[in-house]
Amino acid sequence: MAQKKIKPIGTRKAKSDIRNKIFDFKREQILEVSERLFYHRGFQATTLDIIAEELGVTKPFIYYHFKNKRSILLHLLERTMGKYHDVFAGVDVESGKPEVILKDLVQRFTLVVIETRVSTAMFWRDEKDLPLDRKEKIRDMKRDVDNKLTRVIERGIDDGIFDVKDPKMASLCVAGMVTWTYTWYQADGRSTPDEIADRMTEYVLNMVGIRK
Amino acid sequence: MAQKKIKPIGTRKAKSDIRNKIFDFKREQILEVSERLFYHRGFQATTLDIIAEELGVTKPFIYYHFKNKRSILLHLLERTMGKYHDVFAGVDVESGKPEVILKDLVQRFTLVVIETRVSTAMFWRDEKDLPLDRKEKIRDMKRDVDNKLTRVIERGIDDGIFDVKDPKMASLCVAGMVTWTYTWYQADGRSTPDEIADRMTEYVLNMVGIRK
DNA sequence: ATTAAATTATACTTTATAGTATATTTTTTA
DNA sequence: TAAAAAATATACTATAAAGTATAATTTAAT
Repeated sequence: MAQKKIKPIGTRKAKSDIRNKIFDFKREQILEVSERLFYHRGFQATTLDIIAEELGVTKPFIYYHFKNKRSILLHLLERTMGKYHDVFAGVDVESGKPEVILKDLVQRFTLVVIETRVSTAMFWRDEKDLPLDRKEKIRDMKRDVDNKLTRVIERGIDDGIFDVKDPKMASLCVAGMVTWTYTWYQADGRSTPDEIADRMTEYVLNMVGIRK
Repeated sequence: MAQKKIKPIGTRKAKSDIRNKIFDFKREQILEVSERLFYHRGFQATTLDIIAEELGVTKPFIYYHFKNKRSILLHLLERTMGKYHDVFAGVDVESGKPEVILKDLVQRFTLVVIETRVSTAMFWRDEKDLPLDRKEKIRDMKRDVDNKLTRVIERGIDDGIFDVKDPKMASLCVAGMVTWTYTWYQADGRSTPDEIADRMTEYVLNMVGIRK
């Protein structure tokens, strides 16, 4: 028998609104718990039994909602990728004042790092557990961010507003200091995300030697 | 029988110089191969069979030289910790010109990150696979670096040489941009470690608003 | 050269965990 | 309310990988 049971994973028929909402809610719960556990213990070290126990269900419950362990990670990272994409896609680095664009980029960037700090940490730690094509998508995204930063810094230099050498490396440094936030941000810390983002923009503008 | 066989792991009797050197060399080889594999595949995903195969030996060979898998990771990180320690221990942040000290700190910091980029990556990825006391040692080291940076930035502000808000956060940002180097540095890239370190110090001094 | 010690391999055990076949319960539909 | 479908659990299999008992081999000591 070559036929396999088809599980209602992913897209499902629109039957009853409420039932679909319940289904989605369950998936959501699985994702939330998994994210927390993956973050604290790492992907490999987090067993499905632990996730199940944490949810108060059994393993097949999870397999009913997700194809396998890896697909849970995939969903989490895919979603975070989406947030990064939304944040950066809207910024046009080719027009407008460079100092304004750079400030905007860093501000948005910082806020999304803080918002997604748990899965952002996973980008840098559990990336290797992803299939090749996803790894490449992540790389592309990173490159896109770096390129946008580089471009706007270059424009600022051309306009004589910024004074900094090697815009490419400067971008990597900006990306570094912003991304690094995921390692030290504390929700109960003394600064709010907005305050941090503001400071971050000051530092970056200083760094690129903005003409005051 | 409560007696257990005692394996010659770690410290050994000084019998013959050449033999000890061979022994150390083998441990060294195991560490090198393991480091490369841990880096590329992650600690958990690297099996001892893979390490053994890569070395062209069998598993008991490795167990003869190391207590277990974790102790290999431990040795690698311990050694890297030592390098970080050596680099920072020599710097006195309480005396001398702040701009000189900061420059020196960033320079050393950048070079050691590049030199130890493989195991530095492991600090941030496989830390959770360490026993608690080691994790704490690593945290302490990080804190020490941040504190040194903070202190020197504060001194610079007091002296009216630097102009930057929130020295604590500035330090975290400096640590971030420097550490981040491990993600993008390429041995065959267009810049040498020294060039990168020099650029990095320029960026940092700009960032803290040095009076030129 | 013979014995003892050190080193390495063969072949095994144990354990943990991803994943599944099947039964049971719950919910929906007619 | 009976039948069908969906959702969840019980109890299992398969497998990978850490770690080890023991044998074989190599090296050193007398």
